[in-house]
Amino acid sequence: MEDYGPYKRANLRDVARHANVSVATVSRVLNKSDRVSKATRERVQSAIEALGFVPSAAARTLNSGRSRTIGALVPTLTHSIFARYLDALEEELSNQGYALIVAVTDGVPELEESKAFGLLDMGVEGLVISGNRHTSGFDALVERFRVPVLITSFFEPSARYPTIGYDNRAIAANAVNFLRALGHKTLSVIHGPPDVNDRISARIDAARAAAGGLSMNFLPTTMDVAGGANAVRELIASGQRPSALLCLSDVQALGALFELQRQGISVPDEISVMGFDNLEWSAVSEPGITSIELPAVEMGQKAAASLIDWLKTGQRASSMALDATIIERASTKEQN
Amino acid sequence: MEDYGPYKRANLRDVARHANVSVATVSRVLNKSDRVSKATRERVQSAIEALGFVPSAAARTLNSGRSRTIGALVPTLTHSIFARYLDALEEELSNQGYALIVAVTDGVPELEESKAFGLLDMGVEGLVISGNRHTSGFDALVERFRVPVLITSFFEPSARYPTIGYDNRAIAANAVNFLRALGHKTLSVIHGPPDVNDRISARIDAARAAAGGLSMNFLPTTMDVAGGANAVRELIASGQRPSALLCLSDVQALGALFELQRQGISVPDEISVMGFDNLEWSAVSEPGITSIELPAVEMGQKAAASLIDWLKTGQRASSMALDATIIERASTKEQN
DNA sequence: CTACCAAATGTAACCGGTTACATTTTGATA
DNA sequence: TATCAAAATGTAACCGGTTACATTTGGTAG
Repeated sequence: MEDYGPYKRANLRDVARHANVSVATVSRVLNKSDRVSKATRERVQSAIEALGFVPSAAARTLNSGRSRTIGALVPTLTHSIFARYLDALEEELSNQGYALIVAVTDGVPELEESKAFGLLDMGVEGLVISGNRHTSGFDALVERFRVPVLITSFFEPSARYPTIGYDNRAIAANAVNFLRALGHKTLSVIHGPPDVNDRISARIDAARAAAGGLSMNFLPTTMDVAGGANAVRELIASGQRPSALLCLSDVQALGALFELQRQGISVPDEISVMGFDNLEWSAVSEPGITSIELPAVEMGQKAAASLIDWLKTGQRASSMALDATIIERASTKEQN
Repeated sequence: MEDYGPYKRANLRDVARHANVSVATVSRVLNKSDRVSKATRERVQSAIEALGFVPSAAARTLNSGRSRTIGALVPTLTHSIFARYLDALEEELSNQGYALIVAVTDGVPELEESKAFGLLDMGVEGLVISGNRHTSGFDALVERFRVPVLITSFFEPSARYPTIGYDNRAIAANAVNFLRALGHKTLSVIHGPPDVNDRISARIDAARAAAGGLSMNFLPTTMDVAGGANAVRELIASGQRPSALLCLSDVQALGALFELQRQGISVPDEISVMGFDNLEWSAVSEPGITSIELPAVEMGQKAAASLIDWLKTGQRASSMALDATIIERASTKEQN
């Protein structure tokens, strides 16, 4: 390991020569396929051992035409919802003998296109993408490479590619209805930048559409804990006091909770707070945050399974809707 | 995209035939290297266009011997410290034309070995690994594939492979000394399972070694928000009341903070709380959590740069220590 | 002892690019 | 118009495996 430097890896022909057999025989030993006599097999094995032979992935890929890699494009890794999803995706792919190449797009469609090109150029057999805002160049790329593409994080059967995810619109509407059912009349919605992420904009639109009868206002902010805190600070500073706060992400809900606490406003007595994503701390915070459990792990598994199936059978995968569940905790209460 | 099914991708010879030139000429056009007459170049370009030609990554890799991929092994993706690190690693590698293949080991050395094999077998040119507990099989693997390996997350110049990271021992000692300097005499240390992760065990050992004069006890728990909360619950239930709590991870500090709050114990007036990792919420929580900033992003960048340099020059990378800084916030205060 | 079949092994083409070297074309100069 | 270097293009080997097909070997039945 010290200096692994200039050194020529032994190849199959070297092994063959060393073992006094033909390349075909060595290949057969490697693929434990055909019958090779025990004596020969052992001779080959020891030649492999002696030369430290390691088969070349590229050569194998070249004539099988299969690279056994899948590319994933995600906006970021630092959101635990994506991390959980990727974790599951990787695990399932790995079980099936595929490796996962990850590329981060920062939610920028142009970056997505160029990273997608990089992945395809690298020879991935398929792509899994979070988000649905693509450049036309991206579509052209897919067209050209003729590779299966799966979209995750939202469900939309009419999309250009099969989608596996939850119905962000329905879920956001459910959340609004949940608060309405509790008797809330004035609602502030804290959300991240809608132009970066179509999941976010779907949630916003649906919340707005479900507003019927409620007084609802929207507070755009950044997609992090500090964002939630800032939004609340501005809200309170502006003198408004909604009876409930709907945060379209739990990170923001956490920040909101902290800020309300800092301002001495009691949750849920004075304001109810509801989050989205059911991140791990939401169950443990004081008070626990009512949230919506998104099946990130299931999504990763399903995506992996669908894509591999697509590759195996050549049959386009079909879209799949996953259920989300409202988890009621202490941060919301009835209002009358 | 509908049925991308049975379809033979055009290859370089097809293009050559279609454009009435030789394969060498096509290759030259592709690599924009040598001079090709404008007329010919255009003819080739349009043949490429017409046939939807896409060069094969495998073939290119085969004769260049370079796959342009790097493998990363991490215990998990769901810890934001790893996510930040990977994010940076990916970005830097991508800038240099390398793709990142991620494999998750769950902190299990045997899994690490088998995933490492998978990556090497896939043809990665180098490995970046978080953690330092390897099987001997892993070392043998590296020996055999003769591939550069870099260890991150801790600094240890005498390790078998170059390490890039922070000195967990020194940092933990600093944390203890910081609390001692504030006048704390009784200290409880909340930490994750030491057997899964050598960074954790290094921190524990160093804290213990730095205890001199302090009354210190250790509370093992799980590595998540709930773990911090549970540890505090048990601590308080057992009737102990240290003046300060050192959590060897911010996720645990957050859980501890919530639980203390739930129990009506004021931070920092009754108990000071100190964390580790400076996660994003630590600045925003109420009170803000005193923590230690670990340079995860810098670590990712440095690791990428070192590895690529190693690949380019053939010169083994050297270990590198990164600085960590204590960020003092409202969760700790002087004790007398 | 020969014929014959199965098992074992070998030969060579092929996957799809790159590239050293050979050959042809172009165009400028004498 | 002959000459020659530079530019353009072509030929074929090579990277390291896999595999269809050919050949050799071994054992058994006739």
